[in-house]
Amino acid sequence: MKWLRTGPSGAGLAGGRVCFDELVPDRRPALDRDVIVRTALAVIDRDGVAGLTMRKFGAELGVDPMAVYYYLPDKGALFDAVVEAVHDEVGELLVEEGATWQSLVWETFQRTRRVLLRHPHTIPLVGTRPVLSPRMLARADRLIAALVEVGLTAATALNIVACARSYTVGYLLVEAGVPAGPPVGAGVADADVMVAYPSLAAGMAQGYDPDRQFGMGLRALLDGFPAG
Amino acid sequence: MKWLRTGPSGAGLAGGRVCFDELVPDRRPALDRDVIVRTALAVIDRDGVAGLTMRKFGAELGVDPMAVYYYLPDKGALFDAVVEAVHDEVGELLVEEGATWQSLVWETFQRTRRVLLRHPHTIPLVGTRPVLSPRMLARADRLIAALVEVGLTAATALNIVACARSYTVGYLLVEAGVPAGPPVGAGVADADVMVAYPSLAAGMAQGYDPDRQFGMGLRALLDGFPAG
DNA sequence: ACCTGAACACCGTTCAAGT
DNA sequence: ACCTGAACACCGTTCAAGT
Repeated sequence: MKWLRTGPSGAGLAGGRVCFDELVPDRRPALDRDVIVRTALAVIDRDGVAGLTMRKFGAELGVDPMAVYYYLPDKGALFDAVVEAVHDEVGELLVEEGATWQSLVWETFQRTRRVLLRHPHTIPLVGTRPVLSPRMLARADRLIAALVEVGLTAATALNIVACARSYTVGYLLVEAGVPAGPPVGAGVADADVMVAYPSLAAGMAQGYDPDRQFGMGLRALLDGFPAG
Repeated sequence: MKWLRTGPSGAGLAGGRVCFDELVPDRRPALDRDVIVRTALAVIDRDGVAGLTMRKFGAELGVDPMAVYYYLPDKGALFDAVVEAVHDEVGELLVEEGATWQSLVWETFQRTRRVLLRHPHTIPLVGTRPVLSPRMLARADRLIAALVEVGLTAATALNIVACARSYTVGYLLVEAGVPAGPPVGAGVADADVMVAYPSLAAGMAQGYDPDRQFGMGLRALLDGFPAG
């Protein structure tokens, strides 16, 4: 399986800029949309989404907090850019000989999950901010095209991808979700759980293997789809 | 199909209270945990999650903003309580003659979706705040028990429920997700979309029916599960 | 073109006080 | 027991100004 990294990393940032102040012609911008976004991702990885405030973020960049607003309209746009950066990291599948639609969808979302688990704090953002940028749409378009190439109709392909994406994001949300606050009744000891919630306890007796469980659900989704 | 409303609504709030000030013995609290939570849900339904600030919320309740803190430790706890209230509204399935594990899981999450679509602004909350309160755990426990009754092992039941829940929440998130801000490249006309993203456009040509698509995915998940 | 700094209109929460 | 009010330590963003 080969993966293609899409997105801008590495591009941009070169080339001589025209500077308005002609007396100091080679002063360069301290900032850059790309470093802003990458730094934001790093901060979120470290401190969580709530840990990224525009003021602290400015300090992190070594710049006045308001400088960021020259490149992005507001905090929401920064979050959207971070989501897009994470999706760029997932990249794109290269179709190989013998690929089936099942193998393509399977690999796509297995990889999506693995990448998102490396950025767990971005998962609520990814689940919550559907970004419809040209790069995102183009990637979706090529995935659909690949699935059509191996035999699906475009409508079915879209259907399956939408469902598999929903499942993956939903699964990641609960997987990465730190149980919010200590709510009513937290701190129940394991032994107590067994008598209070016997069926739940019985179901968890074998332990919980998130990789396996995720795979079973994704497999079931593909096997059950009335497509092939 | 019969549904049981679980949760506290209707209980509480009666009974004579003991008042510390014995000279004015029948003064009653202006507030109540239950009215706080119900009001919060109503405000979120109307104004969205960001529209609920503790200060405006106090005004809505006709009370000093800080009064709420007597009943709940912080805003996060308020959100958790709202999530629980929504789950109470979903209620619980009564097992009928001839039920199969497929029919039970199907009905449970179809109903979950219908209820959450009546409170679309709470969906990010539900997806993002896994509440593990006794009521939630008890409901999960009884669902597992019901599935065991119709033939599943507890482990398989838990597995399937976890996957179906992930799928449902993930699906609702994109369904209710207002595309964040006008990101790069928004405002592309339909005709342009067709040439820029031909496969995507072909897939959407028949139109998009969220009910049908959700049902297909859930059905596939159930049909594909190696359980029966 | 790119960045700064002050200012505006908010936040959630602590804490001492009132009744 | 239940609620108030002032105060603290923050926010995101606008806008005029600097270079």
